[in-house]
Amino acid sequence: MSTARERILEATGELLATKDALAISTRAICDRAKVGMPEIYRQFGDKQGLLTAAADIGFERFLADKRRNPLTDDPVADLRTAWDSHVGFALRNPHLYRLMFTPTGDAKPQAIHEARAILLKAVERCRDAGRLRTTPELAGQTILSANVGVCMMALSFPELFGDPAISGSVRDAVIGKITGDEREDTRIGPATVLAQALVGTLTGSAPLDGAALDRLTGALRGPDAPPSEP
Amino acid sequence: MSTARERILEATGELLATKDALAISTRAICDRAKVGMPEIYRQFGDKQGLLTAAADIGFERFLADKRRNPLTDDPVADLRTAWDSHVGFALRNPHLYRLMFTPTGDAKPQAIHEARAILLKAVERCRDAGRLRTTPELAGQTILSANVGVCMMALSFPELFGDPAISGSVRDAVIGKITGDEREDTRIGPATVLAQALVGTLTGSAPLDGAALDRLTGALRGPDAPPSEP
DNA sequence: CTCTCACGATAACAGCGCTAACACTGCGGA
DNA sequence: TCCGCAGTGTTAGCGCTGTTATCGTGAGAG
Repeated sequence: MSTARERILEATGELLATKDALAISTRAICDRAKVGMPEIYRQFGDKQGLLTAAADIGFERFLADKRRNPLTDDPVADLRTAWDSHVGFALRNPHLYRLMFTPTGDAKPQAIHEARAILLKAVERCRDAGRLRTTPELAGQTILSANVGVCMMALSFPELFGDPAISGSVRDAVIGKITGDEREDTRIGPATVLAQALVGTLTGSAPLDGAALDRLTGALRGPDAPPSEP
Repeated sequence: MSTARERILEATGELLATKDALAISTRAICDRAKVGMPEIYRQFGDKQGLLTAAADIGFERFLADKRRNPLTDDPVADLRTAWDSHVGFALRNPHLYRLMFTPTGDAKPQAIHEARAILLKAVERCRDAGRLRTTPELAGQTILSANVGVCMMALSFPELFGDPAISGSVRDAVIGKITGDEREDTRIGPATVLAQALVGTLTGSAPLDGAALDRLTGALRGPDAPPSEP
């Protein structure tokens, strides 16, 4: 038989799968956990404390999800899959996610520091690969803020903001800007690639090469310039 | 003497300035509004209904704030000032903002459609100026999602995410990506401007001009290439 | 005048978070 | 063996909450 604390947390997690945190009564938790009412307060002091503890083990699952993603040799691509895994977790556990990232009152889950640290490590891998344009701290905060925003809007207004394309759009904008790694954009196509190469040359990440420049101007003067938009 | 409904909404707004929506009791509202308890239910049916109505008049103030910003001849710059005004409102009215953008239950404020419409108009001005790289709908959803994310993180974790630089970082990333209008980046400087001009030419928003191309290549071959980063 | 209807006051209900008081268990030390 | 003790279950209760029923008022419409 498991301990009382574990049963309470388990019951809370199960109820969070279907109901909002505030719609869960302590009595319902105790019924499901086969525990007397005072047990909650002996273990967690407070309903708030119980919810914070539940948010913390939610973070653990969240980070376990992220750790399952194998690291490739492209740290920027890893950043993008981490983003998608974040969104997936939020959509799979809406109430738990809200509890984790929009806590009520002043008791914040402790584990967000750990989440921030993991994201920081992923960003530092980009920096070590020479693919970061700001400080890792600012990059991590930027990515996480935008990521949470996409999830919260998708959860709060699914009919208006549930479109997965929004996530991709914000993701590529933020990660692209921070790493300087613009994604292929079908509306612009080869032009973006050329511009990227140009920027790379100018910033010194690639040496200024006269032959390359000739090829560039040749391509510019060449055919099939995309038509202007109406 | 004002009507009962107005007094209730006013009292709710005043209490929202200091306390969270869930920490406000109907009795406290009625006391402050000099109204009997049943009046709330006669007017709004529910506490949820009252909060939704309060969120709606919050949206009205929010949009009035935005309308105060005069339109310049640079629609992209207008987009950025709208972003900053959004963040300012959130920081000035934290509890009201949470009520507006993370509603509990399934009663969503109606006025978010209006907010979306206004943002859509601002984005369409960019499109009409030839400065939009996606559909206005996706652009608006992208900007609003990221904007809300920055605010929610700043409100929920001020010590970790309260830095105003985060807002600027996300803002420039998202708006820059969507409008193709990269901001001056001190790490890259003139190179970005040149690359922008190049992209503009290629996408047809500016005619392909041989003389301009010559000037470009001249500038590229010219002096003061920024040093490579360590 | 009477009828109606919006508003005010009072009291009650069930449910909530939370606490006090007490009984029971198992376990190590004297 | 007995004791103390820490962890756990049981019951009852407090004050507060959202919500509703009931009744009374007073002003305007017919």
